[in-house]
Amino acid sequence: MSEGQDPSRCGNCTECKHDCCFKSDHCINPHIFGLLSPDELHTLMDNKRQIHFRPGETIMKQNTPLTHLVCIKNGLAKVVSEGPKGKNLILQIIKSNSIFTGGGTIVDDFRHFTVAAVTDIDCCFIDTTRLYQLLTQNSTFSIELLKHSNKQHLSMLTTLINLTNKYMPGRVADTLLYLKNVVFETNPYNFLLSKQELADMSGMTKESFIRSLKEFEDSGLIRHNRNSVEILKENELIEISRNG
Amino acid sequence: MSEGQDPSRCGNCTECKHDCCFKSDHCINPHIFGLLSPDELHTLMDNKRQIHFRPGETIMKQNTPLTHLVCIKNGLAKVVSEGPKGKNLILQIIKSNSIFTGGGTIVDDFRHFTVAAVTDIDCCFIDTTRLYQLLTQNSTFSIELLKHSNKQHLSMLTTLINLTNKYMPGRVADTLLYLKNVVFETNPYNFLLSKQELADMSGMTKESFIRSLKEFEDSGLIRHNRNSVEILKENELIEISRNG
DNA sequence: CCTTTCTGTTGACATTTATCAATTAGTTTT
DNA sequence: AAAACTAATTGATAAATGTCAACAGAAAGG
Repeated sequence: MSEGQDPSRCGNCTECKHDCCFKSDHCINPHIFGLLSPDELHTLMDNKRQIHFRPGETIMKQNTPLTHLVCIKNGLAKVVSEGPKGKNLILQIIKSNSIFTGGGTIVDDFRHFTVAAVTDIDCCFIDTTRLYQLLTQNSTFSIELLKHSNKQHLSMLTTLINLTNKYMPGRVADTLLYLKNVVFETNPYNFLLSKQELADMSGMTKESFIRSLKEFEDSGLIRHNRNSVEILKENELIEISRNG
Repeated sequence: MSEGQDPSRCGNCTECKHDCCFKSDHCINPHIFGLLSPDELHTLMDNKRQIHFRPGETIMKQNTPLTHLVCIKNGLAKVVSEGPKGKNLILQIIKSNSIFTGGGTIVDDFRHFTVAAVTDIDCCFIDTTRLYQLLTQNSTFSIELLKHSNKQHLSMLTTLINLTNKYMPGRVADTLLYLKNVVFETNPYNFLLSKQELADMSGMTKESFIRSLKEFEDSGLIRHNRNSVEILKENELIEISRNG
């Protein structure tokens, strides 16, 4: 560690390099990177930069070469599949301490998704060639990355399968429950997302999303205003989600 | 190798055990399992059984515990996501020499998909606890499995994204092109699948699929009868797929 | 060879969802 | 505070897709 540096100010990884990565406010996921030896971690984090993004900014762009993967230190980001004619699908919201690879890690080295900041966000970029090198050295680490990768893919697959199988009310219910239980974990919650983004999470137009939301409100299942939702009857929402 | 055994008859893995797995007609994928040492391969294949399935039979069932993964020696299988009310989605057709894990490998040890035989098929089942053990020993092997797993997931994600983004004609075009270029690799091809299954690949009802197919025929893009399709104007089909 | 059964096909119709246009409400700028 | 923008909402309508019912044709079994 740099001489005499105050650990509590250890926010900027470009200054304190790998040492900071064991601190409690580090930008990396301890489940995965904690498996590396200090030397290995050094290799990976040596030239890492911490970068700040403002809401809406693109962190990684679909169809560009995958040279780095991104670790989210704090804040929320959305994983988007950009379709033709602005038809976007939001597949996942990722939170602090997540890693995201953009899809094609070790497969074709292209990013299959766009990641964009939802809130203010700090992330670090990690060089994939250094990562690949470590994968060959440390099998526990590569198993953990396999696990993480599978988990993330399965979550996106589940989302998409629900979008394909269900009618609008079921999809809106899924989105509302996902935001409450997975993303924000409080009940009246501020969805920091626009109605367009909520619609993109639900695979429909914003007009349709708004209409569905209104019906839920009229039936007393939820209460909402411009930027927050309260789920009043979760069980009934779950039922709607089930029925598709 | 067992003494003096004729390698050309080496079809049944329960007899010749791991030795057969390097032969040309083995049931495993050489890209992945070729990375194992003979000893490691022995560990994995020691108690492996080769099992025959008839068309339509379920090879692994969604929501059951994932104790084994399956290797397909020859024949075709379909990967199905079973939804409520018989709303099934076929996410992928898998061919000879493929491995399929059922989705949850190393994540939650449950199968997230059903795999069923399309043709007569021979497969081997490999114990996952033995696999996990090898993953910790051989990092080249685990990287290759990570790659395979990512590739398979990406392929299914792409399928689902297309189903969500496109209208029926685009989805039918995708299915027809997928069968020609990826699965059968010939031009007039026998789709061994029922119209219901083709519809399940395209995320629609069989009636809608048939209507779409008929329109393509009327426009001269394809020719088809009860059990085969010939693609006449591939470029126009690609165009339809692009336009969604 | 006839019956039965399953798959494929067609048509009429209902439902779901998108599109477009108009309006309102909020936010930012000046 | 007014103007100018952006996001949210509403309504009318059209397009896409599913549902249901009827029927045809092939395959399977007696």
